[in-house]
Amino acid sequence: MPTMNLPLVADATCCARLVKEPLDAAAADDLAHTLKALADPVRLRLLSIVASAEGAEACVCDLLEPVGLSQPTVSHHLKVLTEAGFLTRTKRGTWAFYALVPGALEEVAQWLTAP
Amino acid sequence: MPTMNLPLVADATCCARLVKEPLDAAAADDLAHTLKALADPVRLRLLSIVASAEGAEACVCDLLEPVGLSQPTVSHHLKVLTEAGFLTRTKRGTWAFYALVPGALEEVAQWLTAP
DNA sequence: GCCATCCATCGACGGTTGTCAATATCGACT
DNA sequence: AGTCGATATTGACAACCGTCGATGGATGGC
Repeated sequence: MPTMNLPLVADATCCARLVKEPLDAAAADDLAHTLKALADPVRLRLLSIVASAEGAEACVCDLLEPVGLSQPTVSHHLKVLTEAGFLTRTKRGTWAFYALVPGALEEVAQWLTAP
Repeated sequence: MPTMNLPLVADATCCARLVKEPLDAAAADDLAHTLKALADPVRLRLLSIVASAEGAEACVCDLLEPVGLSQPTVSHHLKVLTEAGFLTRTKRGTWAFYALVPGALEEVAQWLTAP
């Protein structure tokens, strides 16, 4: 499964941003795909809960009660966030621990605003 | 029509961000709604084209050819961006000019990353 | 080996979304 | 008044998305 595949922020012309020049179709597709992963209230809360948890990681069982949804649904959202490059998954015993990918949110933010 | 209604970034505890503390459901809904307006390749390109146009504004007729979609579709996307607080609409003659709302993208970016 | 627990996947269902053609509205010009 | 050109709105349709129940796999303990 591919992780986030945004055109790198720091290529030839440093800090290519949304407002500096017109996005070509391919870049727009990539960025939209990444933003779509964020544009859901449940996923935002999951990201937020994981980020502010002990050790900046959490297992699925810890996330079920806070969001109040079924286990398959939570698993689905975690998969979307992972495939978009915002979370990593590591299995320890029967538990799956999800953690924030450092810099992933910052990279998206740099597309929206000046450095 | 309500414009963007994000909980203010600079309220009591300055810079409440996604990774600092768990989002409550209401804040997650607001932020998701705003991000959803951005999470579309056509809308990203429209935003980008408007931002980098002469005078940072553009009329609908200037946007049809670059994105290659029908006029109703482009009007629809512009409406979504306007209602989300990213664009303003001013009518001059028979033309409707859209322009970036200063600071709107920055406000979203601040939710994703440290100041 | 057997069961219990944690998690992922599958299939299905309703709701949302992006798109277009057709139509309506509004302003300018004759 | 009448027409033309630029936008907005409506209605419809296919595609996508969020959710759940049911099922399947893997791990650890008995």
